[in-house]
Amino acid sequence: MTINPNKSYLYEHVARIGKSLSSPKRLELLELLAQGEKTVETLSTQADIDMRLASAHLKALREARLVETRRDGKYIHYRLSGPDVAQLWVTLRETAEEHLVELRLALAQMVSAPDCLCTEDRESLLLKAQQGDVVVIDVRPAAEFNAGHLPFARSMPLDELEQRLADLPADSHVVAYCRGPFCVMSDEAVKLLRDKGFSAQKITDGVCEWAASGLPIEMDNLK
Amino acid sequence: MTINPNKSYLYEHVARIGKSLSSPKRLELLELLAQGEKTVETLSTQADIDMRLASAHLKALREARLVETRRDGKYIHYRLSGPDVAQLWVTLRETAEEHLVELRLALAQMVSAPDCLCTEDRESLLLKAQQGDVVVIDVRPAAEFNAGHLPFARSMPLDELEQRLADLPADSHVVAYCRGPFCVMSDEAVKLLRDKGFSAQKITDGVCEWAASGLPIEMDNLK
DNA sequence: CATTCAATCTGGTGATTGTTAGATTGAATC
DNA sequence: GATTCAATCTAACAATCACCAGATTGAATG
Repeated sequence: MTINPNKSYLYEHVARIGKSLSSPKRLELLELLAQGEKTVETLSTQADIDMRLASAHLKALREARLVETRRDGKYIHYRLSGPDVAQLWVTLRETAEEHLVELRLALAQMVSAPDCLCTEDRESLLLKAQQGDVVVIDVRPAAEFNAGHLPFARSMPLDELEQRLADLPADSHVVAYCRGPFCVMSDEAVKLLRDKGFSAQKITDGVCEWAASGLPIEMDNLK
Repeated sequence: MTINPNKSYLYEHVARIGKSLSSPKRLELLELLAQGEKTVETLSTQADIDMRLASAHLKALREARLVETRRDGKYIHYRLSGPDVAQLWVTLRETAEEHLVELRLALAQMVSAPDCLCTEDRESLLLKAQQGDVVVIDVRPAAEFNAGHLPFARSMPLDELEQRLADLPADSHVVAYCRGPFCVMSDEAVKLLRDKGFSAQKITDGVCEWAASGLPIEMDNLK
C-alpha cells in the first residue's frame, strides 16, 4: 500500500473493505455475525467450513475492521464492529439482487410454494403481531434470538419446533422468519407447520433487513 | 462457480459484486461514473490509467452488472446501471471512513485549512442558496454538471474559474463542491478564490452524497 | 505439570488477479 | 478501399489469494 496521502491511497483503503467482501465464505460469516456475536467454532460449524479456514477468513475481516473480538476463557467471540456493517451487508445483497438476474432466479426457486411467502409489508405485519392477529416466530437458534429479534416475536428454534407445537395456538396464523433471504430455516419451519395442520407463511426478512428499513429490534439483555 | 442452487451459490453471486469493489482503480472509475456517463477514453484520462487497463476494469464492472454501455459512433459510453450503485459506493466509502482510522486521518489532512470546510448541514445550506445568501458553485467539468448537480448550483469548472471570476458577485460568500470527499478540485477552487479576495469555503459532498441523504438533484436535459 | 481443546500460525499448492504490451476489431472519415 | 482511432482481445508475467494440513499458542482443567 502506498504511503503518501495521494489520491489512490484513499481508494486503496476503501478497497480493503471491498476485498473483504469479495469471498462468498466471508460474506456468509458476516451474515452469521449479523445475527449476534459467535465463537470461531460456532461460526465454522454454522458456515460448514474447517475452523482453520474460518479463522483465516475472520482474520481478513478483522484486518478490514469489519469485525472485532473478545476473549472469554478458551473461546474468542467475534462480533460486527458496528451496526453499519450489517447495513453494508444488506445494501450489498440488495444491489446484487437488483442487478444479477441469476441471483433473483435462484432466490425465487428457494421458496417451496408461492403462497408460503407473506406479502404483507413490514409495518402492517408489526401491527398485526401487536394485536395478536398473527404469531410471529423466530426459528433461529435461541442465542441469536436473545441477541436481537423482531418485536412481538417468539423464539421457536427450528430443531425444537416439532416438540413445541403445543405452545402455538392451533387456530392462529403463524409467520416465521430466520436469518434473512438466503436462509432456508423459515422455509423448513413453514413446511413442518403446514404438515401439522397450521396456517403458516414466512417472510424473507431477518433482523438486518428489518433494522435496515428503520424498524426497531428488541433485545434480551440477560447478563 | 457452482451450478446447483445450493446456499453457497447465493453468496457467490453477491461476492461477484464484492470482487468488483475490491480494486482501488475500479472504485475510482465507479466514482467517476457516478458523476455521469463517460467514454473509456475520458475515464482513462480522468483516472490517469492506460486506456487498455481502464477497459479491462470496466469489463469487470460490466460483468458484475454495476455498469452498462451505450455505443455512439466510435465511442462507447459507460454509465452506472442504476442509482443504487452510486448509493452502494457511498455506503462502502462511509463504512470505510467509519472503521479505518488511517483513511479518516488521510482525509483530514486533505483539507488545506480547517476553516475552509463549511460546517453547515445540507438542508440549511440549500435554504441559504435558495435565498441567495451563498453562491454554490460546481467546479467539476461542465459535462458532469449537466448530468446532474446540486439545486441552485452554478457551473464553474475549476480550469475556467480564474477567467470567470467576474461572474461571481464580489461580496458574496462562495461554497464550492466537486465529486465528493476524495476529490481535491473544490479545495483548489477555495484556495484560488481566497487568493483573489473572495470569502470561500467547500463542502465535501458530491452529488452522490447529496442524493444519498435524500435531497434532490437537478438535471439539464439538453438532448 | 500434563492434558485438553479453541484458536492461530506456518508452509505449500493450484487458481485467480492486476498490470503491461502487442495484435485486433469496428465504426467513421478521407 | 485505405486510413484513423476508440475500444477490445490476447498472451504473459509477477503477485496475491483460497484452501488444505501439520505444528504451535494459550487458557482452562485435572
